[in-house]
Amino acid sequence: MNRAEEDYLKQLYELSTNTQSERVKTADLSTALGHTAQSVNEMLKRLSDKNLVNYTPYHGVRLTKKGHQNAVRMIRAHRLWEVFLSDKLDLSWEALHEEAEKLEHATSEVVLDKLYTYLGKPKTCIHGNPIPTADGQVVQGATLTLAQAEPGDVFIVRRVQDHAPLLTYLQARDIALGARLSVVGHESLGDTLVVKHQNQTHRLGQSITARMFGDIET
Amino acid sequence: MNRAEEDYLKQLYELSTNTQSERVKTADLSTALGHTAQSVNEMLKRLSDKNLVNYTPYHGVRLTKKGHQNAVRMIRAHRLWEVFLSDKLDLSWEALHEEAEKLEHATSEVVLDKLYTYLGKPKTCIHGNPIPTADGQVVQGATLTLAQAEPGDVFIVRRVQDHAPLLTYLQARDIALGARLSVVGHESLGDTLVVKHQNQTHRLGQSITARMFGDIET
DNA sequence: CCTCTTTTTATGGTATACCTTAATTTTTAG
DNA sequence: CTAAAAATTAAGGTATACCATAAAAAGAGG
Ligand SMILES: [Mn+2]
Ligand SMILES: [Mn+2]
Ligand SMILES: [Mn+2]
Ligand SMILES: [Mn+2]
Repeated sequence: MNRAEEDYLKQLYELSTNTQSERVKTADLSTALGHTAQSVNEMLKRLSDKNLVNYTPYHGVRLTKKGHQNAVRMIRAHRLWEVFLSDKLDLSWEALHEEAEKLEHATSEVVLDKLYTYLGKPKTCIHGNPIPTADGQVVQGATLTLAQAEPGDVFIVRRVQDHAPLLTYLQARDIALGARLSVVGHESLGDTLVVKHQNQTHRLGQSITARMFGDIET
Repeated sequence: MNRAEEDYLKQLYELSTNTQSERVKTADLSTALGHTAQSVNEMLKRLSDKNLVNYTPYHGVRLTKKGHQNAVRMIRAHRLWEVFLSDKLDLSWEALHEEAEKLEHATSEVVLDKLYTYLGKPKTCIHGNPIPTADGQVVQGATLTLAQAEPGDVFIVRRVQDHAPLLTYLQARDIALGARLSVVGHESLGDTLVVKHQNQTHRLGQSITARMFGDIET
């Protein structure tokens, strides 16, 4: 396997986890990876030939057992490297993801296991996302999105998607894991959510609120 | 730059350092990388177009300033990762090299600098080879090879080339850095060097003795 | 059932990085 | 000076991984 294939599997896993559906639409993969539908189709056929995905034209793709295992391994590598880069090298929150994106493809099973032990068997990455165990178990993190919060709620940030622009955005506004956001209300016919955090008011769009997960304070 | 190009530059640097000559012969690159002369020629033309090497057909290749800088950066990355893998993850001596071979291509400048500090600014890798500084300075290691030692000499191993089969060979025979080898004599018309180490006699060929560097005990 | 939209396929193209076989050119050594 | 050896170039191929443009097929809604 190479970087392109590994990134496809990882992206497939993430899309099917995020949308909570087994089958992923080619168009969504296309958007997520930034490749044309044509390129995605070509790659899916190759992945299908290698028995990494189950591709039924017009009905979406699904990871096979083998594809799933590989996807989970990549995610494990990615998140472990993020922990290393943050805990040991003190790399900034937004830089982490891009670096891990490269390192994840250059890591053997042995190194991964040793790294896991060395880091103290962490359970989540720096963005709050669960680190799969060596045997592929993944603990489900928070599933409630900020987009689902209602005016009056206090939303506690538990995990955010590894999306570079999102990380930069949050970092700049001091919104980290554990942040308490008071939901003030909606604007722009519901497209925008207005929240307060540390005496600051933020207007957050769907591409932000749908990527942040947490709990409503009770 | 990508992995192929980076490996060419690194190999060029190593060949010109090992042979102590500016210009590297295409045939030697071909052997070192395990590619055909044709492929090497094609790549050298590409590297030349990118101003990374200075290639004069029939007269060898030389790294340009830009090529040299990149080569040294790769070597720095390689050796720092080796230190990390050994010191922090406790990876075995022979496994180090192969893992670092992958990681070196997935490391940004920032990570490299942080890693360097984190590891305590090491001066050499686990095989005794010098780690270039961030500004490209390389301290010259031992240059006397075991092949040059004479019967009666006691040779102290200071550094060995990062050559997977060599590392495996030495590891299996407990010959590590600092080992004291008593040179007993020559065999096979000088092709083989006979040495004693910890009550064991070893018959070492050119591909081993020319890759081990150290001092003669005085 | 039919149209519209989405998805897929068909073609042809690019760049990288390898390969083989066979000239051709240059160097080198006698 | 010349023949042999070494190095390079030529020509054609493979696989990967992307692209664009256009046609065809399938699904979805009314
Ligand atoms: Mn990646
Ligand atoms: Mn993360
Ligand atoms: Mn390498
Ligand atoms: Mn080394």
